[in-house]
Amino acid sequence: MGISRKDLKQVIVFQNATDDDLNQIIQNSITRSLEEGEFFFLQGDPANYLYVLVNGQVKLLQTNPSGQQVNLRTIYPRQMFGALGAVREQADYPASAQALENSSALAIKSAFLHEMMETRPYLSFDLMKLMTSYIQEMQSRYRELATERVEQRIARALLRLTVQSGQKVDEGIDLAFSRQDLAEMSGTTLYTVSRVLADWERQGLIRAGREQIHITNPHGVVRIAEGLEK
Amino acid sequence: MGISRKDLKQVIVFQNATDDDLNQIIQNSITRSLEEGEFFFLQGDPANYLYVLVNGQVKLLQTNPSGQQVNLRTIYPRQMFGALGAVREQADYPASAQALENSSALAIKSAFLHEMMETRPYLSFDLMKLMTSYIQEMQSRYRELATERVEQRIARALLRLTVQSGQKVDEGIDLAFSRQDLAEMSGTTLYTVSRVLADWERQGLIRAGREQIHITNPHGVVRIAEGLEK
DNA sequence: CGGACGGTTGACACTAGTCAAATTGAGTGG
DNA sequence: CCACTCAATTTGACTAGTGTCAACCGTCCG
Repeated sequence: MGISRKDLKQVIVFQNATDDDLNQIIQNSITRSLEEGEFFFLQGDPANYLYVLVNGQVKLLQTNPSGQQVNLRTIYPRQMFGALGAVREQADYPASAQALENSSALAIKSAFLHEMMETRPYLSFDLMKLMTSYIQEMQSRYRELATERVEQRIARALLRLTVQSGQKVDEGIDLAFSRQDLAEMSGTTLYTVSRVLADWERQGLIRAGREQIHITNPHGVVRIAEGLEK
Repeated sequence: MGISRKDLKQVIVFQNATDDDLNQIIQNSITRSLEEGEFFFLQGDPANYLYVLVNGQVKLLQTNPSGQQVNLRTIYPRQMFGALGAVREQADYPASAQALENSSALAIKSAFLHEMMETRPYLSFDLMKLMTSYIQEMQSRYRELATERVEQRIARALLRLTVQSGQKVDEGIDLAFSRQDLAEMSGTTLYTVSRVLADWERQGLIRAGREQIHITNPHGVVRIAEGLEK
């Protein structure tokens, strides 16, 4: 049930931590287990904890005033989320974190990690490395959203999911996401996603089912993502 | 011409640096002065330096394979840019930095700052704070781009520029940006920006000129940015 | 067996992009 | 100081690409 030192060491940000550090972190944490659909935190909540996902799957999303959602990122086990609050004191979460399936995560007190970072350069440095990769990803996605067509962006979303799911690209990839999920990830509507997928299915690139997408021709999807098609 | 310790201390990331640190930084830096239109670095170049703008104005932009540009951020004096490369060794700049006017910047060796950070927690911590604010801004802009209409996004771009330029919102604001700039900042085309501005001018919200926008009714622009209009 | 939920599809509206052509304005050299 | 040049901007015409809405279908699950 609980998380061990060994598990924690697999987390990128903690890879350079000493055993003693890890023990302290564990002592200042609690484990939270949520059912599918529940939220670890909501956009605007005070960011008192940062989380390390132990198992399950979590999506980070932003909601605009009129309720439309945008999917920022999907979190997989051993990844950290809610970390932005650990940096500034008294910050609020800039996004919400919802469990996509039954999930449990280690909740570390932000204030505690904050304190630790003051004396352990490796910690803020590694966390910063993580942040820079986020920035780069967000910048790229921003550019894509600003300059690319929907079809291309959906293809990119699928490929990103493929990479994150860690499956081999060789022969067929299975992904479990709804049209709505895809739409939120690529900044479009579920209707358009549905039409695009139907089209790809006709071309033999994928086989689509209920909350299920099987990519039969990854190379073809890559070509669309790169904008070589059309 | 050169930059003093006192100047450098105004830079957010160096606010907690000791005088000795600042001296070392200056010793490991050179000053680069560019004419309007020239580039401090191009997307894809090896990120050997990070910069602190001394004077002038610089825009960070990303270009997609087909040459379309997206404006990520405008840099003002005492702000840092090109810092993503300082974190990972042997990284490439993920964006280009172009001088919007004659500008000079302090170029600090990435490897040197990298080394410094290993022993000075405050440095990576403060840099991380900066990164988190970038992430939040990019996330918000991403959501806006995904969910809001062009008019709204242009209004937001104007307001962001207003805040960054540090002018009072009270009675009229002057901004010096072309339609093309605005378009790149809000993810649209210069034609659409031109039409929208013409419309706003008819409504008496702004007065527009060549590379010049005067906001006469800031409150009205805010209403549009918030989506209250229409 | 009956919902409920996810998905599909058609009809239609409409935003915003594209392209071409005209216009304006600022700066420059004579 | 004026004509000239070139970039910035405007505007119209046209339309591709997507969003919107509604109706309908299929299937999973209690």
